[in-house]
Amino acid sequence: MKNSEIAQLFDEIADILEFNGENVFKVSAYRKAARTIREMPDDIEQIYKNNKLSEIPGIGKNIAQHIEEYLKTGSISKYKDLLSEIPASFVEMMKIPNLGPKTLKLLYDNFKINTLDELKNALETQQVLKLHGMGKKKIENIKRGIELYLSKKAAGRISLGIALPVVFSIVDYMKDVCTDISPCGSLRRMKETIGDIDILCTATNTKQVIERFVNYPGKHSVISEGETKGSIIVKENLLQVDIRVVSPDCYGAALQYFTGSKEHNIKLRTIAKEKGLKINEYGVFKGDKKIAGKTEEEVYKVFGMPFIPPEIREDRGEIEAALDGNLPVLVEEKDILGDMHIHTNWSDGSNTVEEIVKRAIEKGYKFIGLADHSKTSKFAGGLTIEELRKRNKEIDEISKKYPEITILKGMEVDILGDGSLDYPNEVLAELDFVIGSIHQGFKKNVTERMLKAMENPYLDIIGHPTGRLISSREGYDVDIDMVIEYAGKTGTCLEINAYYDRLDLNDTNILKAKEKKVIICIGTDAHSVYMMEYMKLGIGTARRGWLGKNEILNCYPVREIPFKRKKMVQF
DNA sequence: GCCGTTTTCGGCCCGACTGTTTTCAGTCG
Repeated sequence: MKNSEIAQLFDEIADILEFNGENVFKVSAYRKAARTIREMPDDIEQIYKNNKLSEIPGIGKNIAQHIEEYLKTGSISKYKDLLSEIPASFVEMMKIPNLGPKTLKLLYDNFKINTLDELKNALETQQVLKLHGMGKKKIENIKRGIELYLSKKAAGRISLGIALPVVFSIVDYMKDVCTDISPCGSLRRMKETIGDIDILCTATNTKQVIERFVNYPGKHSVISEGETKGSIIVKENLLQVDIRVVSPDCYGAALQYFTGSKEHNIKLRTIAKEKGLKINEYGVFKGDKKIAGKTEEEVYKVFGMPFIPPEIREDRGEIEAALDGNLPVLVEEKDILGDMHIHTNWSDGSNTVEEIVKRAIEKGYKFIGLADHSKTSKFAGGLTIEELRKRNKEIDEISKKYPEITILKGMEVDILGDGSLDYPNEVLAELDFVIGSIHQGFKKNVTERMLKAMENPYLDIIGHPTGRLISSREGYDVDIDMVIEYAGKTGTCLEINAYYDRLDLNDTNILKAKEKKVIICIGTDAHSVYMMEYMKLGIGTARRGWLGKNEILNCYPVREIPFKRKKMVQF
């Protein structure tokens, strides 16, 4: 699938056009096309072959030609031409905070800078101060931007699971001086990675809020400190945190505005304009009269829509669905009846079966799936057949002690090099369910092995189907679309792995799976009872993929779980 | 560059903060 390669090229074209001072709407046309192509669930090459490129919104004659050229030749001549006119490192320099295209152009025209080092040197000279619009503070800001860019580049976007505790801590620290407070932005939308954190609040004393915020004990530095808005960098991953104070009568409008996504809001503004209304962070206005703004529900209602859940505000059809009354009812935490992927201390987990069961009961689960590693994963304490039987015996005994919950005897079984599973079928038959996972040979025929494994009637779920680690690993060399397709055909479930650094499948994969009627299973891959809390991240991911409870295995009553062999299994 | 019940030209979302100015440009979200 070449979607992301093409998207990246369009983003870079947009950067260069912006540097060249091109029409801003041309620039945003390329950015819009990039985002659409990156996030759509379909293979761009397939769409091209079906001659349907022009049906994609935001893709017109020119951009369609660029796509065609890329698919045929592997490059885009316009991109090459643009690149030849500017120093190669400019694509990178465009990403530096506080340094926009105008200033970069000014510096380039006066200092002929070609590299990041030359940019840094130019900022140290006396001449730079003589340029129109350049002062000491501005230069300091750009220098800070370079530092920040370099350290962020080393860190990358951070996982939702790392950002969440930071935001909880800040909200807790701020709540005494605020009436209402909520995170917004990509964090509220539960994006799998977070660029920075946005917080919105209302308060009687605005000044006190900003003052308290810029003195947050975990702060690294203060970026800005205004009347209603403040920005800090926190020590944790050098994340930027922005806070905004608004009056209570526009809290809903502001929450809507700052939650985004940008694309969702632009669509909403366009609709507002068509209706002769104006929407901004203060409310919805008819002329000078404010007609909504106190709550988000009120804002959407003005446009004839029900409340749209933050997780699907991406301009991916949610606005049209809301207008038509077709919004899906998304899964909620209360719908989750169990967790299907937990490791005990029989393999590499740190808790006993009983400790896990007690925690699951506290969480209100009706069932729990224990899935230890299989024998080939020796590094992870994989169980021999004999150990597996001993473990199952222990589970049976504990089951009698806790009749209020059903403990499912499962295993996370390795998919071996030839696509077979790590235990013979007669052993798998002794289990209630089987997860099949790739743990070795990430580049070796992964797609074929997964497809073969799915043909096994004992394999119920494919675990972490892409194998990525957000912070450090690309994932398997796998054709995930083919896996999704075959999962649909064989009735195999695919896992949303809720471990914070995995979060595969992503929302694009899930939308595709939903279309193919694949049942999704959320598994936390917990190695301790503490990690069972990652379920939140799995739910957020499922919601981003528009899933309702009927499409999620964890929401079925235990006797109705759609395992392949469910009739054979006695719960 | 895209788009079309203002349809092949002329629009395209908009406000806060900063720094450099002295009324505004640049950047960001």
